Amino acid sequence: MTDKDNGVFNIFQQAPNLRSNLADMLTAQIESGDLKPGQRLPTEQAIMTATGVSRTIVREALAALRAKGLITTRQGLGAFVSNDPTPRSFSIIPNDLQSIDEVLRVLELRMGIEYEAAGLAAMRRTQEDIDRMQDRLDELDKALEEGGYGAQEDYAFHRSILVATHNSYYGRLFDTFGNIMVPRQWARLDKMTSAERKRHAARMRREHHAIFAAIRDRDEAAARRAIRSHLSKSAARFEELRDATA
Amino acid sequence: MTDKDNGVFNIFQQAPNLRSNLADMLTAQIESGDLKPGQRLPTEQAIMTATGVSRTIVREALAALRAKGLITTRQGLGAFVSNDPTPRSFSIIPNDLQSIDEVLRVLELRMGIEYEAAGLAAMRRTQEDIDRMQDRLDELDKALEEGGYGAQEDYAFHRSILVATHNSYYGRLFDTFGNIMVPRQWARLDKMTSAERKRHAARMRREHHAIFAAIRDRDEAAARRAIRSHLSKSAARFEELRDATA
DNA sequence: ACACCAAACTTGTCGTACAACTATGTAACC
DNA sequence: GGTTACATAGTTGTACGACAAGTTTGGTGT
Repeated sequence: MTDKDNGVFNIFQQAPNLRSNLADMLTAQIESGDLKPGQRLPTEQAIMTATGVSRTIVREALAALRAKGLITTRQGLGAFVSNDPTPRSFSIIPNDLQSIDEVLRVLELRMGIEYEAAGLAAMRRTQEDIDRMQDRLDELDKALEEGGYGAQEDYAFHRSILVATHNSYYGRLFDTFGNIMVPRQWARLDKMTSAERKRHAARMRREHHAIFAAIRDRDEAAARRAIRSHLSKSAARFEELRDATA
Repeated sequence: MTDKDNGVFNIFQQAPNLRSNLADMLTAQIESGDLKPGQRLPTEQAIMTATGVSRTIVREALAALRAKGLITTRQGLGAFVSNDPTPRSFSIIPNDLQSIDEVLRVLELRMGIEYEAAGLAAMRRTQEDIDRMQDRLDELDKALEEGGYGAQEDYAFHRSILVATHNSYYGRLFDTFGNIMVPRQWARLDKMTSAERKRHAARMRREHHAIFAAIRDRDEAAARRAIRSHLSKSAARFEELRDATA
């Protein structure tokens, strides 16, 4: 009973079922231009009789299209093909981050996002948000105490700030940085002495706790100051690293 | 009798329905890390009793998450959080923007990005950047003078600020807002009197010029202040619009 | 001609029932 | 004892019927 290796079999595609088939069919009709933007889709009843499936299936298929932004529905009116079915997307290509200069540019972007997010979080945080941030902070402290890099934990803590804005766009955007932004080079712990490590851990702890405390105390200005200070110092440490290796 | 039964054809608002609420709730739980990758979600029955909605709603909400790739479901087994629930790309689904509240959330995101970008632009702008911004500003003024919305020109001016940061991530991110953020609802010019239009145009002109002047003069703090003021006022105008139609 | 309202139609939500699939425990078998 | 086969409970997939809520249309009365 020690196995439980779930998590790897996720490669399997969704088993073919009626809902997926219908959703794919409608998607194809929209993308092929058969159903034009703004045009109204057949009613659920019409789709039922045309395809022979139940209304449950039709509604779940429409829910899928709606989630993908292909259609919009209005009660009493019907379903309509969205006007702009292909929005532009933003992503960070991992290869771009090979150079330290590129990482610094992403840090600049993070500064803009997290600075505002910290302010919003300070205003809107709930007790749940605080609890979550506290948990992440504890995990980060623990990782640092055990001599680890704490990269993953650092990312999780920062993300908990974005969640506390209660504006999902912040979280979604932050995810594009994702695991790319937490490589092992963040700090050359392996090159540090034990004393240096300790100082580094204490510094990180202090900076993170300042952010946490400001948001907890609903101090918007302090939260902004704290996150700006933290990210500025992170960037400065990174520049040192670049200059040292050059 | 209940309220709001006047025959006002509200532009298009996605009436908050049970399905969207539940889907947002589950999405938040996944994105916040409360439900970890590979972890199994509560059963549909459990969600039903926990939230008090019918299984139809639960299933449609799950269908939405599945369409977004956040979960996978297997008959007889359950629903599981996808291994990589963090999408590598960020995009704004037009469907989300049908409610004015959603537009305000995107404005909040823009605030974070443009606030920082204005500061960077003030520090780094070249003469070319200034010339380009001046051109865009002239085009915007001209469009407003002619009584147009100036939506495209407004977008182009803001984008020229992002370009002046000399950090391509800012421009690339801003492009995701693209045509979605400049719909016809930005201001109901058609409902304005001639005098109101003129005041509106003058106000826009003043706010934009303050941003431009600060960046031109390399005044970082002023640039930040100006863009924050401008976007705050835009949001306020939007909220007025929302409250007026309610 | 106008305001008002009833009816038809559409999506939103609810409830029940059964089918298909999976894991687990149990009993029979070697 | 160890293995196989099966019964069973739990979960998702699908179907059907019913009513609520929003929208349009057309008629009805004034």
